[in-house]
Amino acid sequence: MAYRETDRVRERKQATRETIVTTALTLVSEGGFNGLQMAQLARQSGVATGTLYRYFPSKEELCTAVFEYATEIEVAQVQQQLQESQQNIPEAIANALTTFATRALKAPTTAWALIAEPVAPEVVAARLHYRERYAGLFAQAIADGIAAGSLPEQDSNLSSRALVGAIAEALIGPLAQHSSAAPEQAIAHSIQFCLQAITAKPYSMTRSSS
Amino acid sequence: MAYRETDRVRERKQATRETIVTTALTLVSEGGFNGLQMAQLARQSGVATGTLYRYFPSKEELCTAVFEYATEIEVAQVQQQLQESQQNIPEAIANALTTFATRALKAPTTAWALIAEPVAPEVVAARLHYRERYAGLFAQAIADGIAAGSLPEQDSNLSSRALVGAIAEALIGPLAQHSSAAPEQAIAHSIQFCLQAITAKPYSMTRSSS
DNA sequence: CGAAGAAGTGAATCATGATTCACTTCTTAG
DNA sequence: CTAAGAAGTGAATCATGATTCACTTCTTCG
Repeated sequence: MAYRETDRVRERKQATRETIVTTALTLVSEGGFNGLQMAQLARQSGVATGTLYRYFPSKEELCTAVFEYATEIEVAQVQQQLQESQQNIPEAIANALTTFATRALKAPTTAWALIAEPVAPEVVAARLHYRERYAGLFAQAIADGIAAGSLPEQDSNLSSRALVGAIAEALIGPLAQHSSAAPEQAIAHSIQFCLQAITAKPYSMTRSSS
Repeated sequence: MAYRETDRVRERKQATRETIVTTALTLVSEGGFNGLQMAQLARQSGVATGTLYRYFPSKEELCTAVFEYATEIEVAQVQQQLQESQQNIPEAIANALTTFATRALKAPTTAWALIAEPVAPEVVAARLHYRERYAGLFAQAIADGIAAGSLPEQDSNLSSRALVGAIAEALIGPLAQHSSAAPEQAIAHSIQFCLQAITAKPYSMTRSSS
């Protein structure tokens, strides 16, 4: 034999792979996973379409890789915010939500792609994993808050989901469209909304009907 | 001339058009607008593909019609709930949210398609209109509640959006996936979450950081 | 160098699915 | 009943975009 993969080559391939993934993420942030086209991705990545297939067996697997990459970034951001201000749980949650919302606002299509775009089964599986991690992060914070006495008794898992959901979806309207007023204000309001929800005493209905 | 459209024909065409739209909605509820295929739709509607084009100039316009049709149904449901129990605004909102959530739970893909699926520009325009109506409905209810003294002072428009968003998105997780526990419980919790948010006194942070 | 073994290329091929259109089958009114 | 005017049909055509592959260009190492 006369050829054996060397470090230099390994690094170059690694770099190419990263270029492909990050470029793909840029495209996803414009048109979602369904809008991602292999030819365009290849062009913008500076490689030939065939090369994409040297790195990923199919578009589906490429999408999964992009999904996981983007996901790691988002989760890390939120996790970092939650770890700061451990002393004041509500504040920590507020900061994490702000981070989450701000990032979503800046890249609404990306947020949507990660959260709800209908994609191939394989990618959905990755999303499931991602949501679990996310929910877990907030659930832990809420549980800590309850233990520390800074939050009232509640189902931390359900509140956690509602929290993320409230912020995520509540933002879609204000930004995706006419984005007339200041999105900043919308964020602040949504967070206020969430804090009230998790810090308030349960609301009891006078009477209920189905 | 020897042919002039008569009532009988007009009615039949009307019926066919409705069949196409309702059938299309069924398909959308399975795979979203992107999953809608003209050939399949024609087959299930009992007409030829060419016929679809006698009724709609393009798939895009067909989708818009489907969107508006589905939208009317959803808005009407929520509106009805809000009009009952005018006396007790929080309860009315809770009921409306329950309706919204329950329906979304039963048809998650439809809900997603109406709310966030990336679709053609024309359809997006219809969605914008729809969201406005929706938000307006809740905003009015909240404003009424403030006026009646049953809700504290707040920006009814922003709360309205957060409300719908919290329910809509918070539900996606629990149902789209492992749907382990009772989705009923998730709904109840989310609504409780929302009621606390709009009925509670604003939460004030000890100190804030960016 | 030179051969072996990859990695890279991009035009050609395939698959999918929207749209068209020449033709057939009603409907209507005289 | 018949001609005019639609409505309905579905195979053929087009457009789009993923995937393949025969070929070219590195890389490595004896």
